[in-house]
Amino acid sequence: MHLKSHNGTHLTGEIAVPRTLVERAYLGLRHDVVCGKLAPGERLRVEHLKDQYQVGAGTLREALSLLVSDALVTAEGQRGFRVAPISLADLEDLTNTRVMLETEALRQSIRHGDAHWEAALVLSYDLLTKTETDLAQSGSDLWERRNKAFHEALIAGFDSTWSKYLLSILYRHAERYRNINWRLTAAHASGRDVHREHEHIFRAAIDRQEARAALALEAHVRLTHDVVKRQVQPA
Amino acid sequence: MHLKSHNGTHLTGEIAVPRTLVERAYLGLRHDVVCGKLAPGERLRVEHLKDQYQVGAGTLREALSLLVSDALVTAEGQRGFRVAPISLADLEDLTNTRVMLETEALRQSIRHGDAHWEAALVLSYDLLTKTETDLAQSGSDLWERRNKAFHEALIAGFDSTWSKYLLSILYRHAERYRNINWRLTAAHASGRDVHREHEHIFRAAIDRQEARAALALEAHVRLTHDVVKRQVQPA
DNA sequence: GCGTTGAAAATTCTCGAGATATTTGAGCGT
DNA sequence: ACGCTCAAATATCTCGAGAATTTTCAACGC
Repeated sequence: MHLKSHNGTHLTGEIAVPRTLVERAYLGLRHDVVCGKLAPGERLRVEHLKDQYQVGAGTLREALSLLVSDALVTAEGQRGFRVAPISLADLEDLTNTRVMLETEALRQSIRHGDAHWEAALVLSYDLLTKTETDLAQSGSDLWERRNKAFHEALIAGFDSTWSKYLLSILYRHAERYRNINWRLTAAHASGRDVHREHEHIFRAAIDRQEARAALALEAHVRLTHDVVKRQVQPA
Repeated sequence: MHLKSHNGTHLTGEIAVPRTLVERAYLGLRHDVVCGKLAPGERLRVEHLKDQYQVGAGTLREALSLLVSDALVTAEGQRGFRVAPISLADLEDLTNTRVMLETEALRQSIRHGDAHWEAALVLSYDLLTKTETDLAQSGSDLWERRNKAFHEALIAGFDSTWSKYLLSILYRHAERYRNINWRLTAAHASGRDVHREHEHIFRAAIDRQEARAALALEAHVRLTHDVVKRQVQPA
């Protein structure tokens, strides 16, 4: 019996370690789209990018195709690929849809989560808290990864592969909106205390208060949209 | 000003008319997976399929990559592509997730739908009804297309591109479960009256009764799962 | 008989070049 | 100055062949 890691990409989209050039290019492109290095609406010329990512044209096209159904890249007929555009309306829609799915997932998770779920949640919360206090290594994307891990740990008690798959897509887009353009003024400059928001969600979840946890999560998710909206359309 | 149709594939996944061989192969493969011609779990050997669909190897790989994020095909490291597996647990999860999203979309649609939405809904309902009575052309997939059109018309009043995009993915999988294997005994052999179910949803929607319409839709969506479950695990 | 080894076969993965389509912009006429 | 035409340039789309990996299976030893 082989003990191979069995990358298991079915309905997760997550690739643990890239085994092919296509996967490496896919991860690289996705990262650059999410972090904003590749700007929304920007054309993705295969002939240019194949040198940047050091792969052949066909390989790069395949990686781009993987990103199309993630809705991070659009493909149009005979006119090549583009980074998916952004808009306030899209962010609003994204936020609403995510709230709908994620709050329900959290309620279910609280209802059915066992001791193991609770322990993992505490762990991910502590790791995130530690990262938030240590502002030293804020340069890396360590906080982003632990924030994602915390959100995943919240709904880990809900046994729904489909919900988690759809949420992983939505979360990635929300991540992109956080990183784009208005990042400078977004987070703490707007008087927002992200850590306190996380703390509220965390406490309510541990206390098994479904409704309160769901409301705290909803407020948390919606705040990103509100901050951006205030940026674009000052009251 | 050009009046080109502008295929607009962003967040819809729908390709009106295939403009490239990749798109044609993608549509062909997707159809064959959904209708069950390509069985769940079956290996998709590029060398074999490129002759079947009359395209080059690279082109076919690209089409398969587009299907991966639709979760209709899985790709594993250095071991090729496979048709996504099926299971009763997956169908149950799929059904629950779809109910959550689609009932909420229907409630919003009823709340905000205007006269144009109502007219389009009536039209799609009449077309579907007509197709259901004319059993002559049941051989084609005309009913499938009109059933899909009816479900889309129901939620067309809800202005959420993301919800519709996610639902289109879920609907396609539900469609596959309907077509696979147990199709012989599924629909009318189980004493199920699909037309009556549609009628209930339709009437409640036109009467603007959100809660009743949502419940009817939930019952409708869940019945496919229940029928299959009874097939697999007879009470 | 059973598990291991190792080479052959099959398949995936990758690349570069040619065919097809779109975009550009210079030239021309009004 | 404006708009149209058309050819050059640019980029996409497609294919077939070669390199790398996995799978198969026959031969061998215990």
